[in-house]
Amino acid sequence: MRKDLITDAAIELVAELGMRGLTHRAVDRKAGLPEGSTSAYFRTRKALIEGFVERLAVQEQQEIHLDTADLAGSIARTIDNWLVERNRTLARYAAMLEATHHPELKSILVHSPREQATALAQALGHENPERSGAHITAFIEGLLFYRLVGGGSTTGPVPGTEESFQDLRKAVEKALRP
Amino acid sequence: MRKDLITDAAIELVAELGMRGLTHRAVDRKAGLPEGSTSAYFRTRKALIEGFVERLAVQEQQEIHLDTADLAGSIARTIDNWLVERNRTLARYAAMLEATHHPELKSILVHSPREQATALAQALGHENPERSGAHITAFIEGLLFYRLVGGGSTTGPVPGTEESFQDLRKAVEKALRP
DNA sequence: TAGAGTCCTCTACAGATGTAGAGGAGGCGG
DNA sequence: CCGCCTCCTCTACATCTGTAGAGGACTCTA
Repeated sequence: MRKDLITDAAIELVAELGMRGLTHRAVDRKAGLPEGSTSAYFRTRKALIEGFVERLAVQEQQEIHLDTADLAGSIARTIDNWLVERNRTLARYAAMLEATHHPELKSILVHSPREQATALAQALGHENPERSGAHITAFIEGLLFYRLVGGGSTTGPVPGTEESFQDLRKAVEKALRP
Repeated sequence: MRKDLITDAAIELVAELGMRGLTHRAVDRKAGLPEGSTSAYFRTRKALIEGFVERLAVQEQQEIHLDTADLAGSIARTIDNWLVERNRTLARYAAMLEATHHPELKSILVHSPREQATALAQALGHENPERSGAHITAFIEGLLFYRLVGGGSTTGPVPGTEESFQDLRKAVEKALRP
């Protein structure tokens, strides 16, 4: 579908050049479409942003597979996947910052809803499940951010390798401890 | 000094509108200076970005005061301050994303150097200090990010309050556990 | 085969943006 | 007092950007 072609190109662009690189014409070029195509599907820039953010959400949601038998392992696997899908994840961070001045984006972008995190903390035997759920979410998001754009992006293990996975698993285990 | 006036205005702008809002003329307006001023001090946009990022680093570095007698408390206090200084911290995140396609910014932006984190983990009796130091850094950065732009920005306690501080302290204590 | 509707491409245009340089105001050394 | 230098303001211009609409190609229905 032509719309997906466009939103995918938009995601690439945002990852490579930042939000500033997201212009109708740049998307046309990136997608190899004639000039005006993006503008026809998303007349305003705001619409274009919403379009690519929705696409992002769909793509990322599909990649979450939690296994209650090996919770830390499956979370670590998910994080490692997001590190491998570097561009998608970078675009998501750009979108999260954008959501600061564009609140309707927010709802689309949150990975782990609060209730889910609370239930998880409860199942793990945490004292104050609501608060602990938030902390766990923060820790796990932190791992991703640290490895993608923080200090760990230059010094950490290469994403997609066994070493990377094991490192993440250790960290997630710690994050989940009551 | 005129240069600081300009970089401060740039920081505000980036926080409020994102990197896209950072233009020479917009900075002029924000700083209340005549058109062309920003362009005179920072001829290229790249120079302007480097200028405001350097200023950011100076300002933020001054706000870190660690107290070894109450480590978790002093870290929590620092994070809470950064949440209160919302604009500065938002601008820093925008700059970190920018550093992805502009690597010379990276060195200016990292809060806690790796060696420092390793030493900390060692002092706390962690098994693998280098790895644990990285995890601690990631967890703590995660708390900040989560509360500033993640799920915790809407549901968490109000920054600057005692409740916020206590919540962060609890979390930091967990993050520091061996 | 004719007509209607949809999808796509092209062109237009006002305004914003990056960058450059000319020149004035004011201070300072002689 | 004169010339010089620094700091600042203004103007210029090629390019890019957001947004709009005209019209062509293609498809489906009757």
